[in-house]
Amino acid sequence: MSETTRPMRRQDIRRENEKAILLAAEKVFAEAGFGGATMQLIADLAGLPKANLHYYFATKEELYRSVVQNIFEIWLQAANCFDAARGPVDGISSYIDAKMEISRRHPDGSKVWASEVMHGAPVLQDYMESTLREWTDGRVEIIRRWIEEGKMDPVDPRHLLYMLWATTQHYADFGHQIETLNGGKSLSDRQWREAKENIKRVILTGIGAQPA
Amino acid sequence: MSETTRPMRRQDIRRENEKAILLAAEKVFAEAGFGGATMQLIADLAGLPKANLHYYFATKEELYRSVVQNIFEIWLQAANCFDAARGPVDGISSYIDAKMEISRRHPDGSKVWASEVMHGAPVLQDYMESTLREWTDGRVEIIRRWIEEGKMDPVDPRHLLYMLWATTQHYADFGHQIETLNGGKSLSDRQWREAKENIKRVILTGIGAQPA
DNA sequence: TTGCATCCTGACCGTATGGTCAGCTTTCAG
DNA sequence: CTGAAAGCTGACCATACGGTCAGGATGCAA
Repeated sequence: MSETTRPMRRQDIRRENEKAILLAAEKVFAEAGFGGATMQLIADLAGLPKANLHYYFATKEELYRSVVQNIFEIWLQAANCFDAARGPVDGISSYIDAKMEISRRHPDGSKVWASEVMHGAPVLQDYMESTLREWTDGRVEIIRRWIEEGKMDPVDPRHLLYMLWATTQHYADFGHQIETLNGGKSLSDRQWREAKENIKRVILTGIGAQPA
Repeated sequence: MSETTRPMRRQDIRRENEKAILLAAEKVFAEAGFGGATMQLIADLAGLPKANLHYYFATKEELYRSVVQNIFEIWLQAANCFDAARGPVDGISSYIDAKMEISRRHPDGSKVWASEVMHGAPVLQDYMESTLREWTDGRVEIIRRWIEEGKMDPVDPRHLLYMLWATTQHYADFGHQIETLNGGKSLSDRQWREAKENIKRVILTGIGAQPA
């Protein structure tokens, strides 16, 4: 009848179903937490029978793990902005932009990540002790060098990083609160831009790294 | 046999049991989320039989509601620092101190609060639309006045508030991450002090409100 | 066309959980 | 001292959930 809807090669089927499941799972885990999420809800949202979920992901834990690892990948990618930069203004500006973009485009993933960490990182502990720690140590070293070169004030690099994570992540994790205080409406393009500009201005000024 | 352990008036019993249950519940809700928490776990931690929990709190939802309202009270109290202040240096400094103290002393409560907001504030929506909104509007007005009086740079008051909430709350909600990056050890007194000082310095400098 | 691997799913199962209740013990006002 | 109210709890129940499985449908290589 139609090639437009039904060609579906094996590979495509698998890829598309996994994608649909992961997307639905991300949303449900974000909204209900791991304990509150049910395979049935995820299945319904993905438009598949529950048993089909277990065909692709053996257990709820495995599905959850996949979701968490996905967002962790995205999170780490944003980190690269830091390396290319010549100084704190470049580096921190682009990092804030990248993290704010994540908060805006992947609020559910951000919430799952936050939830995972809040509950003691049962799944990601290994990553935190290896990948995340290495990444952090590297960035601390970069910031330290910027300070030595007089490109910014002597601020504790770790607390500065926490501040960057906190402020940017906040717009995803506490998005509901922000929306409520915004009259029940989600932030407009303009408001997102203002948010980014404000954060950048306060932090860059705060560490004495204003553009020359 | 002993008066030392058994006088226990009715009133005392009720007060102490409710307190023990609320404390246990706060911890379990923080660690497992609402969905992952079980009445049995809370009962065990409180050292009471499960049925006794239902004597004091009819349902899991009711118990959860009490926990959330408790932390919301504490949260609002910290807000008063703002009013007494004569300028941004005073006001924001003491607010950061107060919120950091909450993050340190009530990390479980902070996590429950964060979780509640992340999941769309099913319990606290009303409070957020009334109490929280009024409080926020009031503080926005104060900040605006400070700007008019030239006591700080013209920063968007709302985004400044979000920044304060985010940075301070982060030390509770993401405490596990911070500990992991701190070599698996919780922050020392000195490190907490440094955290506070860093946040204050960066933000106050960032908004152009350094002490004269 | 055939055979096989992949994909799919309704029906089912064991368990854990929130909640109930009948009946016990303890406190305390009168 | 007494009776009633408050406090307590082991045993129980209905439900919902994660997970299983036998067997059917579908794509595809040969």
